[in-house]
This record gives sequence, structure tokens and C-alpha cells, in this order.
Amino acid sequence: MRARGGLAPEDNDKYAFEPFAVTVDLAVLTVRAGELEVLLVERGQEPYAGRWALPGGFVLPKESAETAARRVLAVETGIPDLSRLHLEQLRTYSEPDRDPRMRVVSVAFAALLPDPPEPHGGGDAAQARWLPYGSVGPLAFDHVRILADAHERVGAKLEYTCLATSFCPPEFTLGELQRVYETVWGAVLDRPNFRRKVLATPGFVAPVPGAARLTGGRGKPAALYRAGGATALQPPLLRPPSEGRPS
Amino acid sequence: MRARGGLAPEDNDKYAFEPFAVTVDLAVLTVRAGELEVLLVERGQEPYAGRWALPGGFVLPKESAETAARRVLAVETGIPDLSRLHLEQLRTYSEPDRDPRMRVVSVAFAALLPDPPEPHGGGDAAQARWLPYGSVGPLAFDHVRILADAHERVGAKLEYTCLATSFCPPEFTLGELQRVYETVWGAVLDRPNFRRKVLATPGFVAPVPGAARLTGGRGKPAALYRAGGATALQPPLLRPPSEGRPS
DNA sequence: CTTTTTATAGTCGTACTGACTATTACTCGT
DNA sequence: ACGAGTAATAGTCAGTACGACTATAAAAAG
Repeated sequence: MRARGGLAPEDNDKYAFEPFAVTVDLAVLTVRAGELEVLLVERGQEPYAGRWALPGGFVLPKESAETAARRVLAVETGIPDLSRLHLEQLRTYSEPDRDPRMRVVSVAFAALLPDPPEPHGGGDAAQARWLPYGSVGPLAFDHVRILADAHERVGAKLEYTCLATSFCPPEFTLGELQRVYETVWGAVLDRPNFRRKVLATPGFVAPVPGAARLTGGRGKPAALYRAGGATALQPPLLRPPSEGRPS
Repeated sequence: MRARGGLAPEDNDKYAFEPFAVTVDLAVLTVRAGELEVLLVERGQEPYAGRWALPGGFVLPKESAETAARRVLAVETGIPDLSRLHLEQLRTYSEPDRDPRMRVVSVAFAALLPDPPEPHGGGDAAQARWLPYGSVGPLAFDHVRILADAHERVGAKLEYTCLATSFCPPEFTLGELQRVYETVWGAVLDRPNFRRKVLATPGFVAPVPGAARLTGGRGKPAALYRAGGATALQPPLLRPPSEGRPS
């Protein structure tokens, strides 16, 4: 490569760059029945044929990575309603050997979907499925690491943002909200304290005014809430201390 | 583009992808004399000739983005000692029109350097300089946004990590450490409270054992400290509440 | 109608923080 | 030599938040 002399990359007359393939990979998480689940697709071709992988695809010439992520999710998994999808850039994985065949730089996203809809593979023989987070085996490429990074990021964001409501349907009980925290964190929280904290945070949740009660099964019916306008949680709602969590 | 059928991007036999240029851009921050400064280079060519821009460059075929970032910083600014550089991936900017000439996807990094060394432009006519953060005018491309994102990220990380020591020389006083916080946050902190908080956090700082005093000017000499082993700050050290800060 | 289950209400002690005041140990100007 | 100024360090005090509880209410299941 020619010496570039302290200029921004776009300066080089000769455009002495190596073209890369740019893709997006999505770690889509949901909570169903108190379990954390991941949306995976089965690979039909080598390498890693038969392995599960994160949904992903190429970024098209006129797309941003964010646009590509939404398109890929719609096309590959056939999920119809992406209006309540929370999509957030995670980081970019660019190790030279992450794809054995060619140079692929992948912009990874963490995504959350409430009320997990049933996916269907988008065309060929590939299938798309929700799999429990704890039971994913080895994935294709570096997708295990991407998935772990996404899990860690989401867990951390639950602490200091109101993101948890993105896992919930439009109206939810505080018990459901608490189960989101417990499922993502893999920890048990004290119910009265959780309740006190959520209700004391202005704008986290807002009570549904009307006949604001609903019963799903046993026990006393719970009041219904919607997501409030707030996005930040101040002070944060910290997960109980545990070992082996990266800082 | 051919229908891809729910497979990972690498599956397509025809490799129906558009090649992109992949670059890195670096927002390198430092604190000097109580002021936040950014490392910028002056562009010599169109577009944005004469404008200041973040240092950046192409990712080479056998490099990861992280490797490229370190190389670019060494080559473009001639800074000799990068051993104490804190480098952290910020996010990837991929809007299709961010470079008027071609499709460029840029992986942006936030970086911190203590004891700002004098940079020298790396070859051509370009110059590299530290400029006060508050006085940067319009930058080339979307670099203003990248810089603002880096600033916000660093400010947020000061709250819940021990990152502030990355702005300090190997041995520093608590006053210097406090000035890092005040400079990045643009806020004034109470000295006794700051001191109490820092010393109460195990592993944040460790006193220098020997003749642990040094005087830089007026006032009572301060004890010297080194960075401790901890990386996380628990509970966090929150910036004083202010308006207009994104969540 | 008792047990089980879940939601809700409230208590108590500790830890942390913001807002202070006081004291010590230097330098500088005169 | 001495007082003013400056910065570091020590400590107080009240309010808030949080962890660990106990207690009560309202439903379903047996």
C-alpha cells in the first residue's frame, strides 16, 4: 500500500484499498415462557453446513448496515411485524480469518422481539427457529462470540435503561417485566424490591388507566402497565453480584 | 441480488455482494492543562480539502480493524509510544452517502492518550494537531458525529469504569484524576466527595508506597497514586445531572 | 373451604451520596 | 519573615436508595 501521508482514507487518488464483503449478523433475542431464546438459521452449504448460525446477509450498495439488518430479518425469517423490533448495533467483527473463504467484515446487531412470532426460512432449504439460549451448541463462524457479546450487552443495558419493556407486549404486568430481568440475567430478584424500584423510577412504566386488571392464571390479578416515556434508568437497577461476568 | 434463502451471507455460490472499501476512523482524546483535546489531521485533497478530519485509513487485507487502527495512528501522526493507548471500538458508520465519491464503510474507534505527545503529519503535506474539543469547527465527512459519539461514550464510561486513569500519567494525584472527570464531563465536582469515592472503590487507585509526595506548584503536596487493578466502578460515579445529554 | 399462588403493602437497618466545615502544608508576594 | 492564597486532606450530617424481610389481599386448584 502506498504511503498515505496523514490524510483521511478517502484521499488516495489511486484508491489503493482492498475490497471487502460487508455483511450484517443479527443476534435476535426474545423471552418466551421464562426462557431466553435466540433466532437461528440452519446452514445448507459449506462451510459449516448443517450448523446453526445467526441470521445475516450482505449489505447492498445503497443500504446502511441498519437498513440491511431489518431487510435481512424480514427476508430470512419471514417475521411479519418488525415495528416493535429493538435493533442496536453491537460491534463490528473484522478478524481476517473469520470466514475461511474470503474477507468478510460483519457489522453485528443485537435485537429484541417481544411475543416471539414463528419464523419460517426465507426460500431455500434453510430453516429458521427459536432455540433456547442455554442450549445452543457450536455455531458457524464466530457467531458464538457474537451471541455472547449480544447477551452481555443486553444484560448490561437492562441495568441502566428501560430496555426491558422491549421484551414485553404492549401491556404487561410487573411480574412479566421482572421475569424478563430474571431470564436475561439468570438471577432471582426480590419481588417487592423490584416493584418498588420500577414504580419509583419516573417514566419507566405507566399504569393502564381503564379496567386495569387481567388474570393469566393463578394468584391475585396484577395491574397492567405500558412502557413509559423514559429511556434511562437513574439510578440503575443492578444485577445481583456474581462471578465470571466481564466488566 | 439473488434470493438468498435464509442462509448466512457466506453461503452464496455466486458471491453476489458489492465490494466496499472498509476504513477505520479514530477519535483520539486527551486532557492537557484542564482542557479536552482531539487529534485531528488536515485534509489536502478534495473533497473537504483544507478541512480538519479524524485520522483514518484503509483496513489492509490481513488486518483486523483494531490492528489497522493502531497502525494508522502510528503512521499518520507519528506518535511513538502507543503502549499506553486505550483503544475501543465505537461503532460502524455505513450510510451509503457518507463519502461523496464511493461506498466507504468505516469502523470508528474512541481512543485515549495520556501525556499528549506532539504529533507530526506522516509523510505528505498533511499536518496532525491536537485541537481543543470545544473549538472544532465542521469536520470532513461525518466526522463531527463520530467525534460527538466518542465523547459521549467516553463520558459515560467514566461513570462506571476506571477508564479515567487512561488519561493520566503512570503516577498521578487525585486532583489530576478529578480534573480528568471535570474536563470530559464539563462539570465541577466536589473535591472531598470525589476523593472519598475514589479511595473507597477497591482497586481503582493504589498509593505509591515510597516517598509518595510531589509538588507541582502551589498548595499542599498531594499523594501519588497509580491505577489499581480494577476495571469496573461499582457503584458508579455519576456525573451531575444536566440536560441535553442523550441516554 | 383450605391450600397454593401471585400481587401488593410496608418496615428496618445499612450503605452511599451531596453539601458542607475544618485543618494542614505548601508557594508566592511583599 | 510573614500573611495571603491555594490545594490536599479529614470529618460531619442528613437524605436517599437498597437488601432483607414480614404481612396482607385476591384469585385458582384441590
